[in-house]
Amino acid sequence: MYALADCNNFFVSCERVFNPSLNGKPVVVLSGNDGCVIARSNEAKALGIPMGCPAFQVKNYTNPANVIMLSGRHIVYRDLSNRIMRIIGEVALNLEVYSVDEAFFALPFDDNEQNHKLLTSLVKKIQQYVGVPVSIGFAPTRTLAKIASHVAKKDKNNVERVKGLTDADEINLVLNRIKIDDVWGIGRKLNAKLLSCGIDTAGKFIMLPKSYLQRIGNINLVRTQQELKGVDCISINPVDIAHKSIMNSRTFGHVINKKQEIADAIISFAQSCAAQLRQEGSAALTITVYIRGDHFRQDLPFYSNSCSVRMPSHTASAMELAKHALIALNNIYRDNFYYRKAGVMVTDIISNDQLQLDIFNGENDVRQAKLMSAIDNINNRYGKKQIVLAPTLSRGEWAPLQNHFATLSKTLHFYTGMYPRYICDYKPIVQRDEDEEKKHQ
DNA sequence: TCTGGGGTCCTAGGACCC
DNA sequence: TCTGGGGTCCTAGGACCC
Repeated sequence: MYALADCNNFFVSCERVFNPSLNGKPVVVLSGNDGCVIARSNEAKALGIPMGCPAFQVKNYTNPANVIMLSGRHIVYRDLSNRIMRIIGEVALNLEVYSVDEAFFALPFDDNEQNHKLLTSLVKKIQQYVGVPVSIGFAPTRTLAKIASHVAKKDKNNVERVKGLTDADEINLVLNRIKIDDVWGIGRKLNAKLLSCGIDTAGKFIMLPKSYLQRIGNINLVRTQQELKGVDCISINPVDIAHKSIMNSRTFGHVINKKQEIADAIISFAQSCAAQLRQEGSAALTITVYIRGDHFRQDLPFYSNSCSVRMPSHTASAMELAKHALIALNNIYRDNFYYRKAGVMVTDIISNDQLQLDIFNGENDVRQAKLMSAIDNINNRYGKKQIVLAPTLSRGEWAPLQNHFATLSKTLHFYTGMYPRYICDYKPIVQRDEDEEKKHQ
């Protein structure tokens, strides 16, 4: 039996932990650059504001003063997520953290009533200790557990926010009510294909012959159907498995046509990729840089390109990555265009214990590694970004807009104080504290 | 005026091998 | 008129997820 715990309106719920006055109000959290809506409170959903709605269109749904828009603070959300996952981990047999706000796990009892009881207390505990509402579904497969949690979340009469789908008749009943695009694994394109054939519910979908599924989709679609029929065949990679690619990219606050500005952004992205590689104890061989114009600006010529560079050896050095990123940028940068977004991706990643020194360049690799390790030590001890590559020293022209930060540092004390001691050995929440920042400067 | 960021997996087709 | 058979590896693009 699999369970899926899913946080309700996660980013908004996190903001409410720090600011209870947001409760009961329509609240949305915005993407980077304050671009579009990536989380909505129930009140915001009720206004009809869709997921992904551009921030400037929110006013089309209501009087703008009625909706509270917040810039996302993902470090804070990640910290709350860690606390929640840890609480789940106390009862879960095999915790699979699937995303920042979701986790699958196996249940300990053969008896479903016992499992139901356990999950009900888990929901309460997370609410009490972290303050984020969670819904939990459980069923024989992960795909069905997803549906069960969906049902738990939508059913306003279900105050426990736990739903088990364990009985075959009930599963069929529910599948006939579930819209096909609410099924995990059915996205926009497959939804359109299925709808055009009159397949609008999960119940109709499970009747389709395998040959048809293989024609319109791939093996994953066949697996999704199997899972809905109760056959367990989709697995999740453990979170601690090494990344195959690491990406860092941003939409700029405005269009940019100076090469140096773009280069500064690229160096910053490469530096972040390098830091993440080192944190994971790995190194990359290939670096890809992409730049693109603003596809919403009809008045400007559009240009978009990318370039991959294979480096002489695997590296996690910020300087090496930045150097090769700039080579890639030089290959694709064109004058007379305006750019709105850029990014750096590293691939061909291996862990340090598989690392082989480049036979021609080994000495340099060793020196780079030592230097980076020293920088990491200093930054860990004295605070992030104490030592950075010079071009990233100041906030670049390219930096995204973030005009909707909540200023809530005063609530921090209250927040940490409400934890039982055993949760409190977490590092303190990272908060934007403007007074502190000024002191630092 | 204003439209995000970060991942994974699968498949088809081309290049290349014998 | 007619032009083998079988394999691997790589890459780009497309689908999906949050």
